[in-house]
Amino acid sequence: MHAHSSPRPRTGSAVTLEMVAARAGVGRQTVSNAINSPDLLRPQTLERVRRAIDELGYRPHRAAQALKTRASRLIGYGIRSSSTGVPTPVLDQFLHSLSEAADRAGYRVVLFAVAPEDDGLTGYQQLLDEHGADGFVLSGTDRGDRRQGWLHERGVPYVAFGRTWTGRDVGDWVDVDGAAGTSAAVRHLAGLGHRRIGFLGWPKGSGVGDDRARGWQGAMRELGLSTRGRRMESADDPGHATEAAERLLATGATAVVAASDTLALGWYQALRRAGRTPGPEAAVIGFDDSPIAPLLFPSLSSLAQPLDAVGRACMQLLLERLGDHRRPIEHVLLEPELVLRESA
Amino acid sequence: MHAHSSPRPRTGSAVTLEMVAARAGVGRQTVSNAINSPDLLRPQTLERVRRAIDELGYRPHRAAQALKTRASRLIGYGIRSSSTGVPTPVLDQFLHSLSEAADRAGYRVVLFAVAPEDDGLTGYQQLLDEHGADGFVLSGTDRGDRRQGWLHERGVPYVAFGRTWTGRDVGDWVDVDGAAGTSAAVRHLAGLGHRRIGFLGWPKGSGVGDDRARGWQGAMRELGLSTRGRRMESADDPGHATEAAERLLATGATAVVAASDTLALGWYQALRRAGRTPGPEAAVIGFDDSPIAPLLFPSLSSLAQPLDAVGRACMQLLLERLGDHRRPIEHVLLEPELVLRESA
DNA sequence: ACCCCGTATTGGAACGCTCCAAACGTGGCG
DNA sequence: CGCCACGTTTGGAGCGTTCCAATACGGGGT
Repeated sequence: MHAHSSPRPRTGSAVTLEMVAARAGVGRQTVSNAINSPDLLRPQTLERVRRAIDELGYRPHRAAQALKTRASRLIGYGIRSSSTGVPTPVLDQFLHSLSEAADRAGYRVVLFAVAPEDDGLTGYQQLLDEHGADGFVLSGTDRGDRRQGWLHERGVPYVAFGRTWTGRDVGDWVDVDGAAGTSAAVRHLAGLGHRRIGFLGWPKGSGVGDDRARGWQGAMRELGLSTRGRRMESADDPGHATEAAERLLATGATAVVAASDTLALGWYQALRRAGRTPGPEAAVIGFDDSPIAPLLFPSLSSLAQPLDAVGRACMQLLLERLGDHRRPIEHVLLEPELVLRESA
Repeated sequence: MHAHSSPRPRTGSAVTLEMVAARAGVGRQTVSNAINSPDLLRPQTLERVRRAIDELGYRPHRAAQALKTRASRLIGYGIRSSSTGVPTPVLDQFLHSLSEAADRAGYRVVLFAVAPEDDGLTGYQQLLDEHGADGFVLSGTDRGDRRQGWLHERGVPYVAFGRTWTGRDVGDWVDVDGAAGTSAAVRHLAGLGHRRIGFLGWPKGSGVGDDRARGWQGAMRELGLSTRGRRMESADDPGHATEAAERLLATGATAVVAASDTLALGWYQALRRAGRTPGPEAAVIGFDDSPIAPLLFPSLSSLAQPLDAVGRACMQLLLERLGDHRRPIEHVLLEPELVLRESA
């Protein structure tokens, strides 16, 4: 006998523990236990409570939980202004995988804007005070970044996407192994028969850039190839990159590994000026696999950062630390993937 | 006489209303009023309470507020998986400006992952139930999008970035005026002396694409220029775009407005095959001003979506609706900015 | 001097949840 | 037969805030 009343869970209403308890004919706390410590209940009771929960479409109210337990199940992410020139690393995919991993664990990612001039510490403070954020995910961590130390002092769990390159790391991080990437690129080019493989990088001093240069250099050495005069530096813009690429071309390089897709574009342009075009005779592999890579003529081979995996790993590390504040610091280094297209 | 105790606000601690009240020598509620209805207090009392708040670094605990007032000051944003081919529109800048605007108003943006197959309605439901989200920001709204209707039925405030193109709009939205953009592009090209200005667009049927086509057509008509045979359609990938561009070139077009930067790239490639290069004789203006635009040779003029303004407008509309659920539906249409570079 | 009223301020109660200590069987054991 | 122990279940208390009704305080009118 189907009643007229809708069988599906009532939506949007505020179903409370008490209502579920009444429906299941048990006490308030029993329902709470059914959710948080099911093993405390007699199987029969558990079943009854579970049915009531489903029928009413009950979902615990996080604010009430947070108030009592002092755990908000909120993870903060300070989103920097990208209008300061350099666009933040391909943020959306990272944020998506971060969110997804968080959701699966019953957490949520909360954004807050961080002004570029400000260290953004006040933003972190605010989220901590007002929402009682359980932890933070950082990205775009520089050498001089004060955030790590600040959070560490206060015993706030966090995980960084990116190393600090300061040697002494005070917290967990996940990063992409740039050296492994450029190293793989060199080996691939060598396998194609190239011997004079150059490197187009940023000026020394940036952790990320130096790391990528190191991978190139290491692989060249292992293969017994000379690196002398094969490394050129340039700021990350097409103009400078073109000049640097021309210098590299002048040394007789037949292939190049670039620290970024933008720099790789310099190689394209240098070749064009010389009436040539990227390909088997003048190969190039970029870094980051930005959206432009497949659009170029010829399309650009590039090292893709495994942003999905990075997001998942960040969240996993963070959740583990939330579970145990004094577990040993952990690092995760993920290898970029060499996406082969026409340019190499 | 400076005591040894630090003068700066204690950080990370849990300062409560009660503590502030004790410090200021007033009742609990008076402190609450000092924050929420300052005009109720005697100026002198207000001043005293304010000092206490500053000294202790007090910040209201949102979870407690939410529990009592049923307003979480949380705005949900369902972030879709971008791995489904089409990358979501330049998300990071939008999210940043959204966050910033929200923060300024005392709100925060909460992310949740939306699986591509799923309509993501469960995600919205969850955030509503568990966190009592006050409203939502949607983006990537399609014609068949069920989210608007779903939210509307439940009386949940929301604002969409993007029109539904279904004629009957049930809620607020903010969008970029594609027609105004392409129209401005045409006028600019005409000002440069071009008469045979083509349009490189997507197949008819997509709201966004048709809108951009309409702008081109309208401006052409106003200028007394013929559009016959000047409109070519292509999927949004370089291969197809090149073919379409070649057809356009064959009609004798000297300039083209493209519905996307990817399509504009087709023009580059078509010219290259003909041994030519974009410029005064073969101008092109793209759409979206993607990061590739300044990197191309020659650099690509393009219509930039004012994402900062869009984010701000979204939040403003949403906040206004939060303030008054039954205010009339409002739409905001923002003009893209023509960013001129070498290609036109 | 007294009462009344508006302004300023106050503490109890409640939001929905979990911690805690206590209550409730129920069966084994002395 | 009574008592204790253990496995389950229960309601009170309180997290920090705001709503609400009540109180305290003055100052004017009578």
